[in-house]
This record gives sequence, structure tokens and C-alpha cells, in this order.
Amino acid sequence: MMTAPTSTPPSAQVRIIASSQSWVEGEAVRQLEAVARSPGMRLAVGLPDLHPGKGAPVGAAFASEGLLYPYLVGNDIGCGMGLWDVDLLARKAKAERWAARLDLEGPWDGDTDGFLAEHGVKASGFEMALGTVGGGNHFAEIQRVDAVHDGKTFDALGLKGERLLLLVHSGSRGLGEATLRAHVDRHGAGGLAQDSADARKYLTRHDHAVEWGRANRALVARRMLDGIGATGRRVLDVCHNSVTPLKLEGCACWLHRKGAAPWDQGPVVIPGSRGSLSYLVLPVGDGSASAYSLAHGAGRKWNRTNARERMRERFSAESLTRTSFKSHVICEDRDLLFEEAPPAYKPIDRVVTDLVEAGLVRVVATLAPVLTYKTRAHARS
DNA sequence: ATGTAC
Repeated sequence: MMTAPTSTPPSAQVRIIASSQSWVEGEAVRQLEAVARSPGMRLAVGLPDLHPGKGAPVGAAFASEGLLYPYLVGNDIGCGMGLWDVDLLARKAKAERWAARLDLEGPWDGDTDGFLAEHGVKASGFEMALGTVGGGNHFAEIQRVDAVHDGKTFDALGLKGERLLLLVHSGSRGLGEATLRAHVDRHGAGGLAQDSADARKYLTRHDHAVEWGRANRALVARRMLDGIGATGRRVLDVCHNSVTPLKLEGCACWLHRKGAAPWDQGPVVIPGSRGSLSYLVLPVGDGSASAYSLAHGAGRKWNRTNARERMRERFSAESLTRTSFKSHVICEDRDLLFEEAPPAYKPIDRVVTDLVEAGLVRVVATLAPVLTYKTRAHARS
């Protein structure tokens, strides 16, 4: 039976994976529904960290057929989380000394092309930023194990409860931005026909940015580890901003993840704010209902402008360089320090509980912050 | 988010 192409495709299924106890901003839901009405869209999933973004919501996954939408991936193509097992006991941590010394601003003084080659990645022209954390919600955080909930999985990952870990959240820096801009200059927020030359061109650059972003996290980790005089082993690395081919209910779709961790690539870390636990989780069950995706973090509760104003009224910048975990925060950009303060985020525990109750993950371990590196640069006001 | 827009 032939199916005639329709000019008004059925609107996508919309699902939000969040319990009634999880607060989701109305604007984020409206954005999710608006994206769901795009041509070719089949499934739009909001994860429990869903919050409003620039046009499209963050904490969401979208599956489309025939067309793909670069603006849904956004500018930070390849952004994600990498976790390293650090060859150092938690009781040997020198957070205060490290906080005074760590500096990842500016280009790495090593051979970036050589580093990329070791990781099988081509140079991009943005290598001056390779090994830098970037802005916004990006960070590199030394962590200790708070509690192990699934010892078998924890052991199988080669982890030890008494050792430090390093979590790196960063992306492809200027490379992803340039890749999106080149696309938007021609097509705006419109979709690309999957067989078009422009789609192939975008996907080639996108895939490169994803690989480069992964290498960037590896170099950030290397610089952090060099800075504390330790070595490390990469345990996992997952990307939460990407578009990839996906078979969904028999149809060849494009899966866009915008602030959505993969369900189908093994364990992932879902970080809270710098002042809360991060969760090492193992995907379980059937991921199809969530478009094979998971929350990628706590999700913002306050937008950046509101967070700056609210936090400035109540807290000194100095007080925000320590957390309730007694961990240290390196963030010499005052505005960013306020924007990223823990109260600006939703409680991570609720987000993870929603995923557990949806049958999507099992908690392997909780990780507590020891030292969070944001930036050493005195940017903006 | 961005070697950051007009």
C-alpha cells in the first residue's frame, strides 16, 4: 500500500517524563509542543529536567522522519559529560591547595594537533580552545564517592569507593557554534531534507564537532589531572547535544538530543548543581518511551537574569565559593558564580527519582563535589 | 552556549 505524502503531517506524540512532584515551567511545555508541530516530527519527549531554551526547550529529545533540525541540537554540538577514575584517594584530596593553583584558562601549552591525532580526531581551526571548559553550565569537578547503591555495577566499572573521580561537562566550544551558524545563515530554524547536500554537509561537520567535543573533555581532564598531580582513566563519556540516526517503531528517524543524555550507551552521570550530589546511573528497562534518552542534569529553576538578581541580594560572591558539601568553587566571574548558584537549579534527587520511577535507570552511586572548576577569568562586570 | 549580537 502506497502512502501519499501529506502537506500537513500529523503532529508528533508529546510525552513528558516527570512526576507531579517535579515542577516543569509552562513555557518549556509550550516550547516542546511547538517543536512537536514541526514537519516530519514523530515524537517529542521532555525529560524531568525540561526547561525553556532559546526557541527549543532543553532537557528534551525529538525524533523526526525525513527531515533533521540543526537548531534543535543548538550551538554546543557534542556537549556532554565525561567521567574519570582518578588515581588518588579521596582522603588525600588537597582541595584548598588545588583551588589556589588550578588554571585552565587560555590555550593548552602542549601539542593540540598531536593530542587530537591520538584521539583520532581531525584539527578544526578551533584548537586554541581545546582543553578549555567554556562558559554557562560547563565545569570540571573533582568528586568523591558519597554512597554506592549498586556495588556490582560499580565494581564492574573498575571504581573504588575511596578514590576520587573527575567529571567534565564541556562541549565543542567555537566549533559547534560555527557549525550551527553556517547552517542557520542559510536555513534559519527550518529543517533539512535528509538526502540533501546541505544535510550531508551539516552532518559531516556535526559528527566532527561531536568527536572534537569528546577530545576537548579528555584534554580538560588531562589539564585538571596534571594540575593536581594525578593520572586518570576515562570511565564513560556521553554526549547530550546531537542528532543521530535512529530506528523508531520501524521508521528511520533522526534523534535530536538537546540536553538529553543517551539511554542506550551504558552508564551515565547526571550531575546536580555544584552544591549537590551527582548520580551515576545505569540505564535499564525499555528506553523507547523516552526516545532512548535521559535527563542530563538538574535543569534550571531560575533563568540567568533572575538568578543573578536573587543571589546577589542574599549572598556574597565569597560565600558562594564554598558549598554545603564544604567543597570549593573556582569561579572568578562574579555574574557566572551567581547564575550557576545551587538554588538556581531544581533538586537533582527529584529528577533522578522520576527516571527511576519511569523504569529508565537504576542508581549505581552518588558522588559528592570536592572542587568545582568553572573559570579563573574575570569576565564581564 | 559562543575567540559572543547591532
